[in-house]
Amino acid sequence: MSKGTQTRDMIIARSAQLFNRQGYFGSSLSDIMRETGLEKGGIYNHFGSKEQLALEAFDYAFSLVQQRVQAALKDKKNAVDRLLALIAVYQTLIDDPLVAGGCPVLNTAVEADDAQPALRARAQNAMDSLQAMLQRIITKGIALQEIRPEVNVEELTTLLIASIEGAIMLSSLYQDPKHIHRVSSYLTHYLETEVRNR
Amino acid sequence: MSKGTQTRDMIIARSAQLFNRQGYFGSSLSDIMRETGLEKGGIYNHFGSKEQLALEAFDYAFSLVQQRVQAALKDKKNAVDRLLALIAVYQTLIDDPLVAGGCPVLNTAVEADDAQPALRARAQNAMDSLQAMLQRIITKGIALQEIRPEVNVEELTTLLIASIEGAIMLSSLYQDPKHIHRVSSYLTHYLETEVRNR
Amino acid sequence: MSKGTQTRDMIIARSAQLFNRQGYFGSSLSDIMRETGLEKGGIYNHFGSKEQLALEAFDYAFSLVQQRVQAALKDKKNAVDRLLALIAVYQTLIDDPLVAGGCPVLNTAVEADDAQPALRARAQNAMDSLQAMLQRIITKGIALQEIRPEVNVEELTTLLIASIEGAIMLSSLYQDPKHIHRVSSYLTHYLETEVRNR
Amino acid sequence: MSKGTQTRDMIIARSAQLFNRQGYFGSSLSDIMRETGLEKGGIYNHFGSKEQLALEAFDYAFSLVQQRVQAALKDKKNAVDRLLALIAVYQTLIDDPLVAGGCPVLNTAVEADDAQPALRARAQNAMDSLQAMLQRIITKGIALQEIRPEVNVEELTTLLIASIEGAIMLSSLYQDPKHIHRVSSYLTHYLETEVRNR
DNA sequence: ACCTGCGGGACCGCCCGTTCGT
DNA sequence: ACGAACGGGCGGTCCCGCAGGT
Repeated sequence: MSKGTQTRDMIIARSAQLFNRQGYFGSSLSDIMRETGLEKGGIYNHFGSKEQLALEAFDYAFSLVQQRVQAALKDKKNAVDRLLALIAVYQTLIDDPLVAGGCPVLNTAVEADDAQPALRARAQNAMDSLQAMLQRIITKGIALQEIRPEVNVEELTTLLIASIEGAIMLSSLYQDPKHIHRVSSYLTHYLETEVRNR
Repeated sequence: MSKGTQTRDMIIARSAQLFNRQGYFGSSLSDIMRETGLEKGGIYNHFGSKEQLALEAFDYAFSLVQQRVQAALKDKKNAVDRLLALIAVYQTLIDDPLVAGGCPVLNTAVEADDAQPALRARAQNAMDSLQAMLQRIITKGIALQEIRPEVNVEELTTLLIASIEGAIMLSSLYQDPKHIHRVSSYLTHYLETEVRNR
Repeated sequence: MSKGTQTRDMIIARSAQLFNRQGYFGSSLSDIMRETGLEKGGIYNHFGSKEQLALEAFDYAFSLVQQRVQAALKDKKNAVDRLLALIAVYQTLIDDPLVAGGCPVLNTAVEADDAQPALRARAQNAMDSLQAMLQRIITKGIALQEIRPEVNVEELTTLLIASIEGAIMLSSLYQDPKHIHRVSSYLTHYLETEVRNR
Repeated sequence: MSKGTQTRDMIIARSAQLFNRQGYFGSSLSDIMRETGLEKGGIYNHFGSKEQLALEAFDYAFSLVQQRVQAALKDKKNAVDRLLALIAVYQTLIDDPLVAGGCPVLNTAVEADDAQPALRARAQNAMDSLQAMLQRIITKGIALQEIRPEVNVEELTTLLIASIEGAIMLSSLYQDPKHIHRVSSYLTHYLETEVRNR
């Protein structure tokens, strides 16, 4: 791996932390310079604009989450177990953060308004893939009779994502993991008693 | 009401819209000037800084939500009915927005990091009062045997807030109310079947 | 006249000198700040961009030349005398400069390439009005039999402008007025012997 | 010819086009990179600075003009015919450009102010050799009785250069060759009727 | 009492010309 | 000949104070 690529990756990794903590607007190039130890020219050798860097940093942050999810799902076969593992992963985003500042998708979704269409599209894509994964697990679980047939796939998908993301927001706001723990606890109980086919 | 107070209120109302749509960092004084039709001096007559204006604008935006909640709860006596009414109000934040841009508490909670302690404190206070209201309704509902005694007050409170705010985020991200509708539908069913005492 | 307008005019006057000496690209905002004694914010209160300032500065510089021309033509009735007066005025642009750096129209015409369409259009307009003035004088002179009927209006117009502007370029390049004096001398002799109707 | 020398010459040739079209300030190293297909390092291998490249590019551009002049004068013996040939060559700078963007000497003379002494000196040298050539032709023509003895050598030299350069400026400004054609037409007639000894 | 508009100055994102190790 | 890094300068915008006018 070349020196340049190493530097480039370092910039992305450090910036991703910054953007997730302070937001895209809230992070200046000076912040990025300080965090990376590079001068402006050194950064602009690798990225044509701050926005391009932001897009790549978001992709990187989301990919970190995805990797942790993949690892957690690897040895889980049962659909409900897979959902529980996914919930657990999101809980670790607070308890043992990959990227400080909460969930990158949530943060970006809230910050990216109509004036940041590229960033918003990135957040939508990330959310799309998250939703698709959940729907796949649930649908397959129904087919395999691991999940009760009367479960509404889309409603459950949305409930899981919404309640988890909302809980992450609460725990970030109060800097207290109890909110994500409570929601995790509720969802776990719900999945076991109302969703799992026994 | 004096001319000055009128102007001041107008600035707050217009800025609240701006801040909720574009965020605190994303809204410049020039934006506020354009939106209010005033010059910079005119704005700084009423507010010592952009931050002070932001704080008051947040309070205003949250008070609008609170008012709508109060109005919806006014003629509801039963605890579960009150919870359902509250859910319905938050649904209208998307369907019929008081302030464009989603939920001000959510937006502010996500944007306000450690570098914006004042704004963060405002968001926490708002969230505190929301939680307190829910806990009061639920606790009273249990006492009056409108709500089942085994319901965990804090868990239900957090679930309701988290799932609603998360759903608002989803609907804002996709500009599609279906997410808040799905969550609203789930929560309604849940409250009726698992929470309400029959 | 308000304070702001005074400042605005001062910026234009000082910038016009700068642009005429160093060109549009060659003059930075720092140069303008030094020359005007204002900070950037003070300058940008009056002009939305450096380009807008450049356009107004060019108009100002050209208007100074125009005024001197008008003053010189005021008491000249005969067409040839008017042409001679105009030549004399352009000679004074070197001997007693209104704006240091030669002829603003020449400078702008040479600097403004396809990438500066607005500036180029300004230079064309200025040149248009100069050509139109000359053609008017000559045409009227022919009609009044002050100028020989066989004179080719367009050719004489172009010759006068081209040779004067070219001579200004030479005198600027060498910082020596002899070139404009030589051309002035030639043109004077030519107008008296070949153009004036006797 | 070595690879390095080839590259070096290519850089000069491409840069000369660029500088003549956009000026020295108006052409950035990025422009030169794009035009040459080289990276910055590749350019700085051959030239110690942008200014040094500019000087060599100017010399190159002027040498192209000189070559065309030499070729046109080669088979002309009579002094007036030589002057006419020279006028024709400058006309072709517009009609059939060697280097897009007009006359390099004119462009450089106008752009190079006191802050660019080296470039200005180059332009002066070029103009010196042009003047010297004209004076040589005229003086020799007088001696050989091809040109009338009463012709003022310096005045004619300056007139020819000034009017031609001025006309090139006009034709460049309007992107219309008619101005150089008119002046060429005038000068031709003038040389035949007032200068040539019959 | 209220608002305007001017001016300040720090900072923004970005591009410049340059150097140097490979 | 490249490409990484530099560091300062670019044009431009930011938020803010203050004098002045109505």
